[in-house]
Amino acid sequence: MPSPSQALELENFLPYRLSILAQIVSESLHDLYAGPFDLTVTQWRVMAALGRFAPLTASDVGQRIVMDKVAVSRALSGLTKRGLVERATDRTDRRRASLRLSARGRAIHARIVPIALGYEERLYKVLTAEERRSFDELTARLFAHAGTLREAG
Amino acid sequence: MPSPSQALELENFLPYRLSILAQIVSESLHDLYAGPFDLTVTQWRVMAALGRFAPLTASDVGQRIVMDKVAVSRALSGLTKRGLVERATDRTDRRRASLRLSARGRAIHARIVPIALGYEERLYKVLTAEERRSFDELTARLFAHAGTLREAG
DNA sequence: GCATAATAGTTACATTTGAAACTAATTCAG
DNA sequence: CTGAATTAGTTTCAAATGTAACTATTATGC
Repeated sequence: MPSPSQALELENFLPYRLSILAQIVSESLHDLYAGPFDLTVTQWRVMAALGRFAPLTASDVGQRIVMDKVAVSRALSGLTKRGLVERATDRTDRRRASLRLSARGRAIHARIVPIALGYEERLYKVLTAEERRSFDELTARLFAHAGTLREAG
Repeated sequence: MPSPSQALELENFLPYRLSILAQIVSESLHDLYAGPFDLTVTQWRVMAALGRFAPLTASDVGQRIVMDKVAVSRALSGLTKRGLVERATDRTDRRRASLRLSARGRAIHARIVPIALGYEERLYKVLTAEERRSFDELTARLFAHAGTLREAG
């Protein structure tokens, strides 16, 4: 006889749980910096990438934060208008622009970093150090594997 | 002396990693059922909730899949137009409507469930059974804790 | 060199999404 | 009862997002 079709328990289904968890975490963090600094999630990620790896081109930023070039362009437009990011056209290839945080951008970045790390720390408090290491490693493997599955089709 | 401000390593920052992982997993799964069945992620989640717990009201669905009532209303509008969901107004409270999958809705649901479970299974292949249990438990705890932090403000 | 293709980034348009206002029905306070 | 408040769900309007087309510049094939 045919095997009974297994039930889909949405509440225990990995893609669903990951999605909900990521959403609540991302929104909680956004609540902490949106009020004082008026940044979108994308804008903050661009700043975080520049804060860590500048100078970068817009394409570099997109690769770092896994975001398409239109979204990056729009985030940068807002950030440069506010004077948080400086752009300098590359002399040898005038299509490219080299991006970095301005002094004001660095100041805001420096104030958000401890807020972000503090939130992460509070979140992680529910795990032991051992569990935390384990969770980090498992998410890294799932991430790499999900990418592989995707490429394979 | 003041403690040196710690660097934010975006690539190891939990909220960021969760967000990217959830996104790639959700999109990969959507790729599998969007082509054959032309459903949005929200529509599929509504169907999954009804497939498992019907009959439900629209509010019930929203609570189950953690989605606001406007999004649920729009997803249901599409699903009822396509005849995948049936709605029956509650006799004792005519504001409410009792929702369930139609025969066609159940047929599609029955075809997507194994696809979804199969994807989850392939994804989980990169973890041992032990690691998988561990990951499930850690995400459950993080989820509960993130909710608590959020309420606390 | 010159035409063609490719790349960096922006703009335009159409679709999706979210917040707030709205309709309809029910509950509650007095 | 009657009017105010609450609840279920939809509609409306503005903002965010994605896709495709576009500009400007550089690389490539012949």
